[in-house]
Amino acid sequence: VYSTIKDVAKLSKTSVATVSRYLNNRPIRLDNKTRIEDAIKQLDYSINVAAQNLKTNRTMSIGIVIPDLIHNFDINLVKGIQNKIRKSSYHTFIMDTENNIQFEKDALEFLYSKKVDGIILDPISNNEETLQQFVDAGTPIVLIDQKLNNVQAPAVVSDNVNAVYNCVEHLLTMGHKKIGIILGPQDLFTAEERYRGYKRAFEDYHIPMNENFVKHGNYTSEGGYKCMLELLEMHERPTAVIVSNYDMTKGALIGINEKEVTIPEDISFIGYDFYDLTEIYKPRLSMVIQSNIEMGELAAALLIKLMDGESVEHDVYRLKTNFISGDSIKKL
Amino acid sequence: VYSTIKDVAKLSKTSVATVSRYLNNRPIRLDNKTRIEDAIKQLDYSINVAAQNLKTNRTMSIGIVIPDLIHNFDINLVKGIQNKIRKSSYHTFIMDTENNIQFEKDALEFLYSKKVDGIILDPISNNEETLQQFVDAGTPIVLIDQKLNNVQAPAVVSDNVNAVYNCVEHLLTMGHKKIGIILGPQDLFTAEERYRGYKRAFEDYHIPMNENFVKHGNYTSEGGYKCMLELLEMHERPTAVIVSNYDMTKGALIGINEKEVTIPEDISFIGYDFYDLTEIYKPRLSMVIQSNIEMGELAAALLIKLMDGESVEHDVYRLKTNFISGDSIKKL
DNA sequence: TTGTAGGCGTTATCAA
DNA sequence: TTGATAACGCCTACAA
Repeated sequence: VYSTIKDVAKLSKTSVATVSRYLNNRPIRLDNKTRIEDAIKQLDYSINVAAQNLKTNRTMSIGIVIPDLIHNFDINLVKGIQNKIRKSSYHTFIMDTENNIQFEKDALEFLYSKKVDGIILDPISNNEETLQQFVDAGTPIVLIDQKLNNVQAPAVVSDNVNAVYNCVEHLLTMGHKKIGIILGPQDLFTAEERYRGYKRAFEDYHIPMNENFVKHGNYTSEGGYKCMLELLEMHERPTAVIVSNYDMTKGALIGINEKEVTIPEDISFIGYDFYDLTEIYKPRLSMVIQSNIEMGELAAALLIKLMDGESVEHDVYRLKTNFISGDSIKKL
Repeated sequence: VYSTIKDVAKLSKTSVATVSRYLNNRPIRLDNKTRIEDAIKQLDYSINVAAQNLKTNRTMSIGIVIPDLIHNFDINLVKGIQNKIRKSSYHTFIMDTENNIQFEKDALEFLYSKKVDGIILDPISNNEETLQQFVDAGTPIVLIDQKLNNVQAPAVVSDNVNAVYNCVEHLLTMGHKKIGIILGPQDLFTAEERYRGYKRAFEDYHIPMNENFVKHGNYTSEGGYKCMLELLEMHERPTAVIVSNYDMTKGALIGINEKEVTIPEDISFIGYDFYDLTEIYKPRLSMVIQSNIEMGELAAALLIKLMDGESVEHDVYRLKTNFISGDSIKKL
């Protein structure tokens, strides 16, 4: 049902080699070119990608491995990547691991079996052995959002440290001293960095920091809810709270509503990544918005460079976050 | 760098045919089998998919074409599809068209060039000619969310009519008679169906319906905002409003907040698809939640059937929606 | 049940 | 610049 180069060659009275050359934009005599173009149109010819892949041993594909597409953050990473990839001749396999470590492993194995030309990975676990396969095969990897120490790959991350530093600084200048923070799992790169920013701000302002105000959720709504309740039930509760991802922002708000605490009268609030709430929540919430689209675009650009055999300048790229100022912070 | 069937055959002292048979789960003598398995492990062999595709003329892939992954609705369709596909031997190409008609066309052309074995499509426009290519090539298509009249493909849709019917019915029994509704573009399948449900409820209850309360947005936040303002600025404004998708729900709320109208005192509110707001908004919003994961699962199941050469029973499958009851409806 | 051999559609080499 | 031809790795008659 499909026509082949051979058919085109026959109809255009040239050879397969010439047609192939035409298809790959190599010089061709003009009269051949026009006849080939006619033949292609007439036969509705399109290249057989499988045969091409087989021959060239390139699939012109990259794998994107992402924790959970339900999050705006993750989707925007993907959108950023697509923005760049769309203009290239690569295409993508989007693998949603649903925060499941086994699915992540499966996804990487799948991509390996597909012989993708490159990988962009937002890891939830440490698939050292699996990733090593790619390294061995010369398939470049770019990490995004999280860093992994034991794999040789550049990383594109948020400037987590300064994002939180700026939040704390802002709250301090608004008169807050008792500032709660709900972080991700203790051993996670992003959570560690955000904690560093938190701590550093207190140090720089010579204000004592209270470790009891630092909570570690697991980046889920339930985690945010639980941590928020813990903070609210403290004998001396914080006057402000920073919540460090989308789901926990949601969970924290559920907790706040349940306890009938009001923002910002009873507690000042800074969320993360939940853009819609800066527009529709009452009061409009202050929010850290990560530059996730730009992160995706950069990661894709780096990967393309690597796949083209070039090298990249840095080991880690940090992108600034945006702070959307709402009405959720009270001046003390 | 990669090893081939030939290598495995050599090492296991069998033949390529036997190894191939083993790989495709056909009967093999036990001692051969174990030696082959050893060899595969030792050589870290994995099949070359390109060669397989070339030979079998099947790619074992399906294309998913979706308007905008930023929407929970769309992502959940994809997740539903993936749930089913993960258990099959197919894999997916996820194409986010970003509500761009040209991107949709590009996506379909891309999938055609990839020779996918099937398509699941949530169309934003009518690519009759492009879709006909798939039909001609014998590639099955399943439509999701929207129906297209001129293409021969089963569709999995929401029970839009009864979803809105039930909303109106609920509002009527709560004493509302002046019920506004913000629908999608007039010519869109979902909008038409929802309008039918709206109208039918008034008819069944013998209550006069006011066409002026029916607004058509374009399924964007701005559209919802604009329509909401129009309703609020009417001389005799509705006492309740139904907003019929995620983005317009968001836009409508922005309008409501801007006009300093309160829910439900000044206006009762039913949204669509924005699940989070049933948990964190004050007051908790009543919301229609479409069974999008199930829709995805069903669409994938149907497509697999079609790809296996079987036929499906119906032309259109309607899935029930869920109604989450919040505190946003006032009893009159 | 096994092995040999031909061919899928493309690219790349080489001689013309 | 062109055309003939040999791979690429897999599958599948066919013969054994």
